[in-house]
Amino acid sequence: MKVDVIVFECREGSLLQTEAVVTQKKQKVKEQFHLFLTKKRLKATLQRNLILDAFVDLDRPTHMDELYLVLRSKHSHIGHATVYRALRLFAAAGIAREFSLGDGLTRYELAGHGKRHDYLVCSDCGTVTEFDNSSIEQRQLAVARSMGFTVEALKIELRGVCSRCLTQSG
Amino acid sequence: MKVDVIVFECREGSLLQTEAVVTQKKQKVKEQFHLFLTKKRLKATLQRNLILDAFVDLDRPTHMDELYLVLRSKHSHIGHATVYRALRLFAAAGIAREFSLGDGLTRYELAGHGKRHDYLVCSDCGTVTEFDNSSIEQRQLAVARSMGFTVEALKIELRGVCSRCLTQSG
DNA sequence: AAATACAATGACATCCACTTTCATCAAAAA
DNA sequence: TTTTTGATGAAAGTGGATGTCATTGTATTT
Ligand SMILES: [Mn+2]
Ligand SMILES: [Mn+2]
Ligand SMILES: [Zn+2]
Ligand SMILES: [Zn+2]
Repeated sequence: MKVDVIVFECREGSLLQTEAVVTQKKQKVKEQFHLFLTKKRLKATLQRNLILDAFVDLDRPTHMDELYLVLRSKHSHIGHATVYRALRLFAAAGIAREFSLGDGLTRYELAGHGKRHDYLVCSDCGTVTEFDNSSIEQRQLAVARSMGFTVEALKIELRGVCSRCLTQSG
Repeated sequence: MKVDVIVFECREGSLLQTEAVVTQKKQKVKEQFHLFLTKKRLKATLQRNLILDAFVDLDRPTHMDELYLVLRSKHSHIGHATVYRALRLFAAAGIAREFSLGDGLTRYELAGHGKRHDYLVCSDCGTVTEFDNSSIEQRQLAVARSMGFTVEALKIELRGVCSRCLTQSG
């Protein structure tokens, strides 16, 4: 059987992004957040700005503890409850998306790339990388439809060893 | 671009299984478990047998609390710690596979169907249905390879509304 | 600028799924 | 049957996440 397929559309995150693009994206996200704060009569605090900076600067899926460590190392006294609350707030503001992998941690990533979320999770170093391949989605939807299932969100989670860990151990 | 693909291979779990097949599978699993117990010098207790029966009878991905409720309604007097321990033991014995969906619960399913695990999760009733489509795997592996990632396990998680919930609400 | 209103912070307590502890029980061995 | 040793279950503990509340900080009003 032969069918039309779309050539893989992979993106490798920050590797393909220029300094200028990153700075611009960061500025846009911060504007969106402050617009949200104003609209909801919430307050722009030092902590929220620091946490948002750390989150956007990292530029990959992360979780509370990772941000907490970054923040404590560079700046000073931020409570962990504040980081938890800030991340939930980012999700409420629509600038972050909350998701989960098998471990007990609640993860967040910058939002705004649709209902399809495809992750490569390194079982060695734990790093989460996103990829994007729209041709797989068609198959997923077809299978679901054949079972009478109406799909709202699609997630792929591939576990293995990332290129960095492969070269280090081999 | 044209490529070879394999026609969808969907299975709908127990719907396609006869009474005899189910009974035979159950017997095989119980034998495998008792072989494991003997080999490891562990003990075959009433509780472990009851929990294994409930697990195999249910014949779909489940978690501790669901089994606990079934067991308490029919037999009573089983501790929840015992159910947790039994499920971990089933996984150690190779008759169950432990996995996780976004909620905080640790889930288990009968093992022995490879490293690819594809789930339909109903956001309405919470029911988890498995499907199996090998053609998607090729794409996943190709994407991973293009990013220098060595895949060990593949998981697809589609959230939406199952056919039962669709007909009930529509 | 100062006062006022009220959201945010952070130390601490609580929640929840899950695990561990330990006195007691029971399955397998002797 | 007696002994050995793993299993059970009630209760305590664990860890990530959230709630509480006195205090602090932000933004608005005067
Ligand atoms: Mn995503
Ligand atoms: Mn599976
Ligand atoms: Zn790695
Ligand atoms: Zn449903």
